[in-house]
Amino acid sequence: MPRNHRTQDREEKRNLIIDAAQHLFLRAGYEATAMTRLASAAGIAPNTIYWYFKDKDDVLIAVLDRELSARMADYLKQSFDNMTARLLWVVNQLELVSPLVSTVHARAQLAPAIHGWHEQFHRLIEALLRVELEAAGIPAEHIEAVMNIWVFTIEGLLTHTMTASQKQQICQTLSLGIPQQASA
Amino acid sequence: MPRNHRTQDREEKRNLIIDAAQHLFLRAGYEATAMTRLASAAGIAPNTIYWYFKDKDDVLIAVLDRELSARMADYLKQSFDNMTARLLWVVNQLELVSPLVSTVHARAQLAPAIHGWHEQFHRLIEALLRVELEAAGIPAEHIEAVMNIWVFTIEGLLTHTMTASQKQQICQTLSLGIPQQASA
DNA sequence: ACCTGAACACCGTTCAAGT
DNA sequence: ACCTGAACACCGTTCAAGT
Repeated sequence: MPRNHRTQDREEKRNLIIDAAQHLFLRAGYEATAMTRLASAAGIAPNTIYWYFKDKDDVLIAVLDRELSARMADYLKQSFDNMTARLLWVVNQLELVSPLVSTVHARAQLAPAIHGWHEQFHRLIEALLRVELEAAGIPAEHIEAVMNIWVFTIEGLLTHTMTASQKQQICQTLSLGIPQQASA
Repeated sequence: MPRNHRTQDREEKRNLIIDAAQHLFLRAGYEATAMTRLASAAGIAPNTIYWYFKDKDDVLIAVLDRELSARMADYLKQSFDNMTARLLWVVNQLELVSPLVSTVHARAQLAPAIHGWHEQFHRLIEALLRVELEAAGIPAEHIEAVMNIWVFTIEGLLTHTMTASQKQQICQTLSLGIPQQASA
């Protein structure tokens, strides 16, 4: 039982650091958040962070992983009337962490750990999306391309400021399918 | 004439720094390129850069502006058979500077100057795209949303590694219009 | 095992001084 | 006007030392 108690404490303290990191990363930005700033927000010495995390990128991954788990749990509980509603829900959820999207893309070029997380994240999103697109009757030979367009559009909605009505319009257009070119 | 000669020299030297910066930003990345490294590549003292540029972001903007002008000049010279060909050409051109796309998105959150450049860039791309979509017969009420989807897809193609056939598929699907849902 | 004060190497930028 | 050597404030991370 002492073993168990110890790891429990450790997990709790680790979570406190992740709390502080998430708050600061979202308000001030990842790069703009100094490790000393994060440490003082968590009430510890700067170097203590390195007993819980490998480096700064490892803290970011912890924030991302925890948030992803929570959002995934929420997602699986929902039921949606149509694809537009489903898409809008996902975008609105992800919007809470939208500042981190660009951060992940930028750091994935330099940090292999972030690169790996980003790839795994895409595999997850694409698997979920593929199921829905198949169910919606998209022909097999188009699934791959359509799925990519959806993913890119979700990312675009997150990385660019859009009004609610713009988001609505875009999600709807994507769900209905882009009209054929000058044929009708 | 001395006046002219002087500004000519200045412009030339400034361009040499931009050359070095573009090379390093694309190979090593913006953040990973130290000002000292850039200075030594350009054969000057680190602080000399600051006589030609306000700060590091200002160097980035100079690289972006120069490359954008060159690509725009190329674009206007081209003629395309269809939208797929046009889209593929643009993506392939932009791919040469694709590492900078994520950099711009990330820094736009922190640096107002980069934010401004990014917005102006989007206005330009969207104006060009709008003309083509109108000519292709997309109904007016869908133009805005379709345009955003195209822009987001272009950005997605640049920020994620894709095979040539994936790119081809995606550009084609986007040009033909996304198939209706389970109706036919 | 857990935590720290002090230090390290590095960064973008500035400043006083030169021509 | 143009350029520099030296310094500044700051950064992520490490290390020796404590409990």
